[in-house]
Amino acid sequence: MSDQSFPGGHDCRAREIVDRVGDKWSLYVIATLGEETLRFTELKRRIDGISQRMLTVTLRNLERDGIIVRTMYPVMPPRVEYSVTPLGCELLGAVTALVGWAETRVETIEKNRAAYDERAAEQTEAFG
Amino acid sequence: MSDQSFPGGHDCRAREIVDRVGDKWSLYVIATLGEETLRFTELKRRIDGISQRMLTVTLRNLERDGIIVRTMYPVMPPRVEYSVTPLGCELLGAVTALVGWAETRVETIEKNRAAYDERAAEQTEAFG
DNA sequence: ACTCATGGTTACCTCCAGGTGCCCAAGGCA
DNA sequence: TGCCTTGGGCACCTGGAGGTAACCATGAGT
Repeated sequence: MSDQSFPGGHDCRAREIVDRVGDKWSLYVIATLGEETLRFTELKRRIDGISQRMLTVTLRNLERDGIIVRTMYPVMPPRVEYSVTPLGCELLGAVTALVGWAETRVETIEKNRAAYDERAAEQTEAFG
Repeated sequence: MSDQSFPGGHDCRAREIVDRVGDKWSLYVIATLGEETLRFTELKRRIDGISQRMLTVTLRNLERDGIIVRTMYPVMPPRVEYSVTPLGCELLGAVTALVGWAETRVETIEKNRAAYDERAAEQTEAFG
């Protein structure tokens, strides 16, 4: 798998970026930090539903990729700030385009799903 | 969660599209069908490593969303053709932009990861 | 002495995406 | 009679993503 070529001559390593963006919380973290630099607790407060652990894990992964940067001030209590790097800002831009398209089509897709489910139910009813 | 607003006023339902694209095989299926209409077995042959079940599952989901279309010919042995819809073509376009960006940055990200891991190893060595 | 806040870490558990393998219909063909 | 084909369905299993909760150091406030 690791050297599988993407159809059209694309590199499958690019899938890693889609995976990173596609996990449960990265998109929220990137988008939230894209607006302003924030501390850990404030970030947690803004992203409704995220657990402390998942925020830590997500931040670590994004930091490892160089998408966000972590700044620690050696004071007590600890003060840690997170912000997007230029690389992360680029990613945010690319993702925003995808999300923007998705928003314009989300209703179409939901109608498609409903229609599909209805057809499936009819099939089951007729032959089930 | 279902009514969580996306930072910046975005709708979290858009996450569903990212999830669809972010799963393991959808991207390959869309990209492969984006090149030409294909039958089930030929599609399976082109996407290296996919299992029969996962191809079926992925195709069903994409069909349900209206991203691909399934055409069945009632002959024996069965003949079924899959192709992308205009909606799927749009999605492919949006995703291609993201993948394109990812490809130009994949080496940067890998260097970032290596540097991060090295720093982490030094920390462990010094204090572990 | 006790409590609170920050920014975590760790152990533990659950759930499901994804993988494997067997079964199926129906006709052709030897 | 038995085996090949296509396009699946179904049962079962595992690994890992993600959730829960407890613990931690340190200093400041009272």
